[in-house]
Amino acid sequence: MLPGCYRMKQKITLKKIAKEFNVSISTVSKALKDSHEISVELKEKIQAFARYYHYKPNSLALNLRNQKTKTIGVILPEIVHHFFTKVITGIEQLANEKGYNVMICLSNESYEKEILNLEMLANGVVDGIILSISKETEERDDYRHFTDLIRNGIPLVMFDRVVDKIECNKVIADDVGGAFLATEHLIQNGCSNIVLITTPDYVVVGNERKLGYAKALKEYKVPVRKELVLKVEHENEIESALKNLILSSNRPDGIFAVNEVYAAVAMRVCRENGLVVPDDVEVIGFTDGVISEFTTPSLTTVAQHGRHMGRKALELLLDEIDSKEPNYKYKTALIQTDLKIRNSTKEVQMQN
Amino acid sequence: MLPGCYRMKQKITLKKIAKEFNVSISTVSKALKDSHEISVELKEKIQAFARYYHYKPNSLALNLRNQKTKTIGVILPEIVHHFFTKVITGIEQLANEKGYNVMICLSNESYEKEILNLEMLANGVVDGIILSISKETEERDDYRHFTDLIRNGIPLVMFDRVVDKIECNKVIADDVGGAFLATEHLIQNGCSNIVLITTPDYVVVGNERKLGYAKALKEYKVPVRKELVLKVEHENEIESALKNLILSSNRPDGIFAVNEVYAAVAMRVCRENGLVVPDDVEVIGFTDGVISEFTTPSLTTVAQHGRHMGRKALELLLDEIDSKEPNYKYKTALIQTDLKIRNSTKEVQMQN
DNA sequence: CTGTTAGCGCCTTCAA
DNA sequence: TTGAAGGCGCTAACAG
Repeated sequence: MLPGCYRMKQKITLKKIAKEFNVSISTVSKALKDSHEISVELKEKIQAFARYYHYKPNSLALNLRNQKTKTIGVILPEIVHHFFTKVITGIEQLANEKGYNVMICLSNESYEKEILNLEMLANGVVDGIILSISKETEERDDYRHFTDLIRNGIPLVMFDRVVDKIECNKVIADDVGGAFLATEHLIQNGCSNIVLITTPDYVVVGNERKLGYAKALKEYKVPVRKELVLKVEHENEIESALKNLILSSNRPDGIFAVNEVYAAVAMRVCRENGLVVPDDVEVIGFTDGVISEFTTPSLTTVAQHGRHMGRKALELLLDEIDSKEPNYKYKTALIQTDLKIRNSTKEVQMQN
Repeated sequence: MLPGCYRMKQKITLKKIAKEFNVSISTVSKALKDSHEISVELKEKIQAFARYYHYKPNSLALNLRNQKTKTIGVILPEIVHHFFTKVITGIEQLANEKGYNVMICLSNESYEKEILNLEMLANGVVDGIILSISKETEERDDYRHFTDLIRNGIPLVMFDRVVDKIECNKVIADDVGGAFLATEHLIQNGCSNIVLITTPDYVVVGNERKLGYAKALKEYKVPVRKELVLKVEHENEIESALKNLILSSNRPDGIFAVNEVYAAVAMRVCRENGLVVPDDVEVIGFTDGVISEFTTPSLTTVAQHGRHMGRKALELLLDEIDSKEPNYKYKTALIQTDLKIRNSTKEVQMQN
């Protein structure tokens, strides 16, 4: 036998089966597909043999022949992030139901790496791509790699962080609506000095959430105070900024943060400065995260439904892949957000 | 031109280039590899042309020809878990440096799905596999799918949750050592009634951590009290069990939990029953998670260094893939764990 | 009913 | 210096 045979079972191919039965390769191929062109007798023998040796068509050969891989690529800015893992879970779930594999790449928020990932995947490796753009790309505002991809005929779905000017399927959370809900809740609980802790301007989702905040203030005729809007790049900038506000004459009685960590840090800063949450100041975060449940008090948040977003993204992608339409119409799915009330706001509805 | 051309750029192949220059495909192939067999003149023309049209060899064809894909598969029990995302980050990082792609599959802790994933990946899709086995597989204690895989010559590296009897490369955290450190720390801080909150027996890492706990007690001659060992399947079982202990005559003054959530819940239960952490009772968790930083007080934990584990796992895998050795020797890498002291234990060394 | 041929895209002898 | 042939594994159209 072949060398190394005791260490490794050779994979069985059509060719080998053909040799075994002294028939042609195509006969075997047909037999295994239970073609009516082949005699029942021969089919049964071949099928039994194949089953016995666990014959499986070689994926690589099929990929080449069919020019598709039944694999979809997912490019994420990072993965150590509860929201993204939820999205992946959603994608994976549906992919599984549909017989697709999932290939995950991380851009690490880098423009360069995003391009590299894209090029790698575009080279026949996947049938379509789902992605959330990196911060650096948002900042550079340069999206040629996406238009190139689309021009090459590779289906692309953007989620969460999307680009308006790119024409493709999109899935976004209702950021404006969620932020509105949160701010509204604070207002209805009696807050009138509501701090917004958000990201720098180039981060689109941060801006959307700011819009919702502003909309709620306006709708409820709460005076807008510019100094209450804190734009921070990193959570360690929150402490000093927030402390100033707390020590000011007109101290905040509500805080809405555009993500979970900002909110958790804000709560800590409040506590360290003698404020009790939610009695003196109420706090709401925006997230799909896990921290919120374990802070003290547990944090009221706007839930994003990441898993749902993932499923929807893949649904749109498969829709496009399967579509033979000459002029396919792109869609943008808006995923509802809603308030998950915990103990950092006064209207306590659940214990823990 | 071809139909649909304005919608999609045709991909350029060796064949097309060959036609363009009226030479053979193999000439083009060689020219692009800068072979000395081809005239400088022709090479330059072909190379310029290829560059202009962004020629990239088709991955699918290369995969088939080389019988390898430069892709490695990762099978995880779940992904909504900080530790696993850290591991992925580590794998992805090194993969990137080495020019490999990463394909991620989730077993969702299911034996069946683990097998499905394995079969899918084994079919030529990846050059090797990194995996952490599902709980269900641990429970069933059935590992034939792994031995089959190995017999088929597909390199496999197990990490974190590994199986002793399977011969392959492994990466494990020093669970015993970490648990020892944690327990030792509690003892040195003066605790003598130390609760262990752990998982059911079939979970290997839980057992390992229990071993470390027992070892520390023994070494420091702290009397072992069986009733202090709480085995829970789910965190919601912690409340009643722990409450009983707290209300008993000999109440706990230390808690070591084998994961982050158990520890966070334990702290909450303590607080709700009038105990102050760390004054009345000190708590340590085991994890690589993110919750610990945001609990009140922040949680002292045993850090697992997931990213390091991921890197190491891939390192071993590539080592095996590249190895031509007739009798390759499997290794087991032990990744150090260490104590990250926060505020749930008395010996406060950092603020926050 | 079975086999031959061609092709997916690339690479690697070997021959001219 | 160039090209032809064969093969990776599979499928499908077309012959016999």
